[in-house]
Amino acid sequence: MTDILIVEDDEAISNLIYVNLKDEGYRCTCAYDGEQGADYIESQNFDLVLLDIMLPKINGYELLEYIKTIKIPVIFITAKCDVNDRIKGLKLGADDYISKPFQIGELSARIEAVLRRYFKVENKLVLDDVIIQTDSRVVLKQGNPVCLTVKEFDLLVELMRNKNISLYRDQLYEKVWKEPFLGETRTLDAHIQRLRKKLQWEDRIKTVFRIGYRLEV
Amino acid sequence: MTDILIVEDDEAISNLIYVNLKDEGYRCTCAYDGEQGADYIESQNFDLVLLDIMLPKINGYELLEYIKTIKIPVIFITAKCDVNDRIKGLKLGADDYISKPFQIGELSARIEAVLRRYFKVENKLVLDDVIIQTDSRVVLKQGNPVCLTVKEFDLLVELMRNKNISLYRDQLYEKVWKEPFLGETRTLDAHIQRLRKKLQWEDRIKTVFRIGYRLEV
DNA sequence: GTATTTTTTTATATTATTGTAACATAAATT
DNA sequence: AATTTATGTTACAATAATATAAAAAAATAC
Repeated sequence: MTDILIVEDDEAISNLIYVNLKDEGYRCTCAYDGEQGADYIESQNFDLVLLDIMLPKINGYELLEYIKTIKIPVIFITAKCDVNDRIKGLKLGADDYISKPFQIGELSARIEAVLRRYFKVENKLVLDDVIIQTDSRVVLKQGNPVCLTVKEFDLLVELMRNKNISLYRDQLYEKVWKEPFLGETRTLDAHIQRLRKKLQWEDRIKTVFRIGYRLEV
Repeated sequence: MTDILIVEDDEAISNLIYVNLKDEGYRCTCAYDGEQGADYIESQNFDLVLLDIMLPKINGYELLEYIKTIKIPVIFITAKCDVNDRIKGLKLGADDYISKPFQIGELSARIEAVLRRYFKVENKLVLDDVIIQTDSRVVLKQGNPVCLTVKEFDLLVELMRNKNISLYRDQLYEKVWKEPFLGETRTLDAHIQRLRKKLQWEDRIKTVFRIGYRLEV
């Protein structure tokens, strides 16, 4: 769940954003001045801050400086159409800006873009002679395509994104199968075996006894 | 993928351009002085250069002269509104100019225009003995015309433009049919079969089970 | 208005994936 | 060493997904 902090003193705008982003599946918190915004940021982890410039108590620029020290992406909301304002914001480290009045659609597009940029999912995964293109779902071993099924592919990506990390059986299963792990079947094992065989990774994919599996580099 | 080099010393502006162009699907590189710009140009192929005039080390005019020798289109970015400056730039071979401050929308419109002028969209698609002329909608196999219907042709072009990429069933359908994919019919399958048959591409056009199709090279 | 071509749909066949059962093996515990 | 618990392995069946052919519908040409 993505947490967004909305720092905006105009209640109408704040509400509008809140309602719309909530509908799109974000969890939102509203702060109505800079001080309150700072308080929230200290007490809770957010994934993104929407920040108005003109704010009571602490203004947007000041708050921005503080936020950037803790590395949360920020989208500036500015009423001013002046290019200088935008530049000032970007100079201070904002990741994007949007000018009032704006379309909600535009805002959510920018939010998505910034989040993608920040927590950017790596598209190309490589480990010795195996290359994975996550977008085109192609797996190459020594340059030759390897034919993986959907489940095998998803499982492989999950392992590759967590090289050298022991993944718990249940968590791994739930991530790939997107359903609760009941743990009385050999489904996960079977898929691990198939992966090992197809990639000849019998000793790359380690079993961590009583825990799960680990892709060892 | 279109590569754009941004040569601009003001980091805020550079970032602003970078972020926006990236969102529009361009791959961007930033250089912060003329020398760095020249280095990049030497080491990598770009499709377009955005070039500020006032630059440290090597100024824009000098760099422009160098760029024009290797025939990359250039759009000048100038802070000065002076007509003489623009004329000087255009005389030296710039393809367009834009004055600061500018709207991002204006910049991207100019970029598109210049690129259109320079590289008209790829008209000829080739894969082993099959040649496609997208403008005349002619398909040749071993030099002999193959008779494709509209839908077949559009589908083929879509596959050819995405060689080696697994295209999702729904996305592929929506791109070619330009309507939402409801997924209860075998329309797409039927067309894939006819394409396979007509081009004898039974094993070129791969089925990616539970995903879609891929034209494998 | 009829003929022809193209496209979509329907019905059925075929195929691929995936989960599971059943048993084997390995590791930990007693 | 025996027992318990966890994972490996294999084959197979259920299911879901795709292929195929032929009919129906829609679009276009005559």
